Amino acid sequence: MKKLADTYHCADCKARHRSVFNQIPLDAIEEVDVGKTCFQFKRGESIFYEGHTPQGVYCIETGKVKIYRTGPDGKDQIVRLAREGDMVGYRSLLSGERYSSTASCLEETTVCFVPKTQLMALFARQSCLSMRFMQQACHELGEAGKLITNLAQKSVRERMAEVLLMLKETFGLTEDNALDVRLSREELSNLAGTATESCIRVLSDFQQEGLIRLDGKRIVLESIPRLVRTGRVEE
Amino acid sequence: MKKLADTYHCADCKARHRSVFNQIPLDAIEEVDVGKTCFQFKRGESIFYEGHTPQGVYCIETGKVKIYRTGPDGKDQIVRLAREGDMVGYRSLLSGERYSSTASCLEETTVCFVPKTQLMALFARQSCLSMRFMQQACHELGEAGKLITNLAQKSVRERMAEVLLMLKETFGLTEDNALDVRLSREELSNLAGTATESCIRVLSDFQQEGLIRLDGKRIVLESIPRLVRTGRVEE
DNA sequence: TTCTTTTCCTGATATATATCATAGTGTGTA
DNA sequence: TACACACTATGATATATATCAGGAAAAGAA
Repeated sequence: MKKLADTYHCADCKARHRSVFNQIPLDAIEEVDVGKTCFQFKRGESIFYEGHTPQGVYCIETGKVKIYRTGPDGKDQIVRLAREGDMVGYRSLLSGERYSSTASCLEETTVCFVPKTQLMALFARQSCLSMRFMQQACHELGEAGKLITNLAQKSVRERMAEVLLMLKETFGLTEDNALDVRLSREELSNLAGTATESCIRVLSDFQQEGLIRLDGKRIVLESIPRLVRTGRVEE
Repeated sequence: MKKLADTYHCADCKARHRSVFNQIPLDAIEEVDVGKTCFQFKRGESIFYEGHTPQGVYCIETGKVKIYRTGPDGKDQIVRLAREGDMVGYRSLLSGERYSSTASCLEETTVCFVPKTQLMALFARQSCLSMRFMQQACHELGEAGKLITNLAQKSVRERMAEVLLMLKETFGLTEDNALDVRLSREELSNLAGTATESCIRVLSDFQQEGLIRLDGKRIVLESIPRLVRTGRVEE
């Protein structure tokens, strides 16, 4: 992790944030002079760790992040993925708890750190901001409920199909329909909640059935409708 | 479901709510004149249904409620339990989505309905209220993450032990250490995410091992420390 | 480059858990 | 009270998935 030079201006970057900040007037942000500390992380480095005490929130400028909990056997469960424009670390900060999860970077990532005090100043100045955070948390809570039901009721095969579609929604596709994110098989299994070997087998099956095409870590989605049917994904 | 007479005064009942309302000044609530509609539900009746559009939030005056999602095979997954003093239905309302889950009463339950318009008026008047809702949602989001990890990584045996301890936390114990809630075996399995038969078998095992004692639907916790160890529950 | 380490893949096997079947038990109701 | 119906329980079986083991491929380091 390295601290970036002053060429980064966070008042600008806030304006680009689709998650929460982008709906409040820019001048309100300028007034409070939101912290100017940006950090750069390499692939594999962590932004924060399970058990530590939150000091602020991180806005992802560029890059991709996984947020995961480590279970009693040391196996990780990814509970959320975040990309450019998302915020991470706000959940624990706002509920007044310690981090219940770790955030690690899937690729080189720059984040902008907003200290707790400044965030609170923003809340005081702009009441609609806490409404936005509330909405965001409520939305994620709904997503969590969906994930809970899927993990409890669906087969590994179905969950893997669902994971692939979720990755498409989160990170999008390249021109040739490949998922625009590089995850190891182990990370994919940590998303679906399966053994790594099971994950690999299901992916091979999917390839043989023509649902996807595998090219190393690249995964090309050949038939999204069939993936939807295979995963019994609603809507 | 029956609408109750005007003998119910919701400004009073709000004051008793431990979840969110209890931290804002009472006169602020009085000013807005929060809706006076209270409803009574019998065991098994539903307060709201998956897919419907939220019109407000419900505060539980007395009683116990389960919030569940119905999966693709028609099997229910309970995502949350609520009791006297809790609010239900706020998640979908505040995220602006339709209900993603159904709320049904585990016993006779009275709720107090606060229409969306009045809740929004309260938000405008008391900015700390949206902060409180935000904190509540963030806290529940943390709980959801824990549940996700447990479902993905723990065995049925461990999950059942965890469920029993969670029920103790949520509803408490009677004088003789029985869980103060009556759930069918099917409902217990819908909490743990297992087949009903598996749930029954694990409960029998627990009884044989002296962890619990079964008496119809009554479940007496004989050894909480051993349940904690069996479920590998942290803290 | 070459070496080392990690990741990926496949097969064989074990095992946890779901499913099916059936009987007993309780519960509400007419 | 008796009847019907849902819930609980237990055994037998099936099956999905994890685990173990070994080798191939890829990625990273020297």
